[in-house]
Amino acid sequence: MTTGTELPTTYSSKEAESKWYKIWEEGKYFKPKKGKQNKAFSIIVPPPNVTGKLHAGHALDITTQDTIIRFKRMKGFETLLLPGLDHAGIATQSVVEKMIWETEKKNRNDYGRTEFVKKIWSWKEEYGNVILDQQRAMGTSCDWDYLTFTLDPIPNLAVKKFFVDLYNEKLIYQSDYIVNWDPSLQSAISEAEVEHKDVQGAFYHINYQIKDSDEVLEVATTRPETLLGDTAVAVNPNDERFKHLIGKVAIVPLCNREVPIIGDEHVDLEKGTGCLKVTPGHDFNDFEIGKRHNLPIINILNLDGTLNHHCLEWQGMSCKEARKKIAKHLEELGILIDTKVHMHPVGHGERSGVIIEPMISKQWFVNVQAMSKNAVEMVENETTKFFPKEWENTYFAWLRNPKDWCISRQLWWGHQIPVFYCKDCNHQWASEINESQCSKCLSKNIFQDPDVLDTWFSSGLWPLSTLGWPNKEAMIEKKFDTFFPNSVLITGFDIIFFWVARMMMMSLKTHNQVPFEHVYIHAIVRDKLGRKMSKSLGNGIDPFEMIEEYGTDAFRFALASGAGYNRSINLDPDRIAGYRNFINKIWNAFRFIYPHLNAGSAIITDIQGLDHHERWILSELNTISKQMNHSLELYRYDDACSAIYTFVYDKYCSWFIELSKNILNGEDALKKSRRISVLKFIFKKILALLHPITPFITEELWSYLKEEDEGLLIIQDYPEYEAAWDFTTDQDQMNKFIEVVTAIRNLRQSVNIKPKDEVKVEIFSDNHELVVYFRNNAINFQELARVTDLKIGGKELTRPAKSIMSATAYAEIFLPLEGVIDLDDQIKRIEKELSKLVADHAKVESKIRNENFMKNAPEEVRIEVMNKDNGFREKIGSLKSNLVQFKS
RNA sequence: GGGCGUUUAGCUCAGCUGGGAGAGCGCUACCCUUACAAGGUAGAUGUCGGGGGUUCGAUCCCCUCAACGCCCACCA
Repeated sequence: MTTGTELPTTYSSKEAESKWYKIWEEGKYFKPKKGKQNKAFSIIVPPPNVTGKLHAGHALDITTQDTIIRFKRMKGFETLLLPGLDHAGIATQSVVEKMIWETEKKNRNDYGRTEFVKKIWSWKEEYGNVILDQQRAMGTSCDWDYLTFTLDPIPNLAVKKFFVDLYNEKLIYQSDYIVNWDPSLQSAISEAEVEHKDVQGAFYHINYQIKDSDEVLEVATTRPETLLGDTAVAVNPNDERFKHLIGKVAIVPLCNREVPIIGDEHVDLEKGTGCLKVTPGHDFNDFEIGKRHNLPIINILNLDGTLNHHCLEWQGMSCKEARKKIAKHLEELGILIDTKVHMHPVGHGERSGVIIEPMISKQWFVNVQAMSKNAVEMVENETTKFFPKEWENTYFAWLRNPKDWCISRQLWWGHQIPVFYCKDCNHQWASEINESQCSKCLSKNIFQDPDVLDTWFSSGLWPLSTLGWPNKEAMIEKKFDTFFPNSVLITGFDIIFFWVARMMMMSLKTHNQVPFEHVYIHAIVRDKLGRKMSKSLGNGIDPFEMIEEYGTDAFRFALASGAGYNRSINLDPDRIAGYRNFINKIWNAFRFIYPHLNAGSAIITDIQGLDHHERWILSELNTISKQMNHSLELYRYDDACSAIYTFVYDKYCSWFIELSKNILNGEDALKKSRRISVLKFIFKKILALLHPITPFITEELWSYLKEEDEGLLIIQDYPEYEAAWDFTTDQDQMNKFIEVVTAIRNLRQSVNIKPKDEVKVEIFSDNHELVVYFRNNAINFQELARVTDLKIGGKELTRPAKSIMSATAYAEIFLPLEGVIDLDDQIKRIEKELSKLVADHAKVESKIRNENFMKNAPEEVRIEVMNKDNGFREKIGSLKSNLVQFKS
């Protein structure tokens, strides 16, 4: 590499980012390759919706996934990060419907199914890839050849195969059932897609006349309009108040329907009036009661949520409107005897936002009882492990009490249910191929079930279908056996049941294997005030803006530094700016080395020949390598970030670079070239350690530092702990040196000595080794604290008269001053420090005086406390005796 | 109603199996010192939510109270 050009003082991220992504991708660096581990490591990216735009949550997904993948790739695993796209049934269909309505004033029926689905496909081709480019901008090292769309032929085949197999096992069945009906989508939606929100409503107390009697039953309801569908009134069989009425007949107001009064344990004596109107067609509990008592079901709603022909004069009204009018009418009849305001939860469609109507309809269900049991077991026995472990509870909560899964949706965009009906012989069968005749009577007069499957039905098979299942050739081509099960699934806690649980169930069903070994659940990204990011609040952080302003690396580092075992990350752009500064710091550390690029290799040939500081930095590097490895294995990105951050700032830049200046500016060619080697060597290790988190700047700088025969950083070995690089004595001594330098700087500031002014310093210590060590480091005191005249000796020597002083546990530090010293100031400073020390010392002393402590505490703790005690005594002693001198 | 979680410096959060309270940002002072002002050096700030208990010793373990958040269930 040449060193001819000047480098600017700030790093510009943009050019490096587009340059390196292209090089990596075109050089096929993201493709799986066998490494020294001879093991595979795979992650599938949770497929974002085709309608989606990258948001902060995706950015966190990518950062955490790509960091682990890059880490494992460097460690020598055969890595695969597998990208995908989800067709997102409801979301996508709505977007296109809306667009067509806005531009052409047409709805989907104007087009017909085939044409409309074509429309969606072309929309997908045009807009669906935006998010993939955004993922690239984040630096994700996906093998794009694996890109799979949930409606691709193989996932379609997987869906059909799974469906048909379970259909034939009778685990998929069709049933008249009360479902969550979304009137705006005109489709059933699953339990999990319903969001309960508290809504202000009222308890309407209505009198139901009892037939052939003067008695009335006071019923309480929040939905008076549904009385048109009542087919019973229920009381608790143990309720003394109403027991005698069981078996009699009540008359439903308005429609004057005669219905039985039944006894059912479900009725709560305390709630409402203790009398319950039963509407099996429009309430989940009532539906169950109805089954128990064989009640008829009356559906009073149209598919769009308006009241139907059963509803007399209220036919055609919305529920809301009818509720008001019916209440008024009942009031006029004198049988509405009370209305109490009441907050109660009401189900809303997660996507549409409208009130969900429980309604009877024919739907397809999966019986998940056996599958869920299996899925629970595999987490209990830790075949699949959650990080952090607490999320198991959420997973268990769902799977230990599973409800059969409603999988049919009345939409057009999605996998059509592979069930066929014969119009002639009424035969029904499931098939993986597109049938053209009845499998029984051979009639051509057949049709396919018009419904499509829940999106999560195909997502649930994702770990299998993305690797080719069930197509044998595709499975070989995509190396199914190598990459299944996946190593880890990384996602947010909001889809533990939607997705994680379903993948577990489905993979266990088809392969009797878990789909992934680890599940890392990352936090939700919130704004800096801890609020969820939402369109309505307008507080969303747009990853693109962040990348634009601070660079991808800074953004990734900010996300990673917040990702550990926590539940939310409150992302403040100021923090990203802080890490942008960190990135820039690295850039400038490189600028320090830059002029010396040709002056020595980055290879350390002779460890024994290193000097003290070189051994020290190597040892510090070693500590950090160990921490980084450990933290990343456990998905503690936050720990990894703070470890490397501290190392770069506090160790490498503040001390090692500073301590290298005199050598680099000096005359000793041998020392110089060795120091340059070490500077480069450590810097290259820093780049490697950081690469998984901040891939771009590290690859960019690597290109300057790498040897001819070295490849790109993305495929270098990840730094590991090396026993031979541990130099604890050097670390120890260096810490003492840092302590003294800091004390000198502190003294300088206390009397306002300018940074460039030179000073004399005298150090007194009874520790002989330390005296020698400090003597040998005189040049470094000069370099780091501008000490031009350093005297070091034992404590028996007399202290300089006109001076200010400070003390560590091992040494007294004096700064003699020529001019007048403000003694009072110095006395105050020392007294302040002294009082703090005395207070801290008191705590230690009380321990030592405590017999029980000395008796019970483990030896190493006792030794530690004794050492501290000595340290305090020395320091306090030094300060006290000098305070006496100052005062005299 | 059931469950989970949070409460530590002005803000955002670390603190692993109990043994002298930490980081980043912000703040203060002094510095354009030849890698870096997106910087350097030094510094200030905490009854570790309240109360009780276990222990020689509790930010950490147990109990309890309080505030806040999330998830699940529930349209009488």
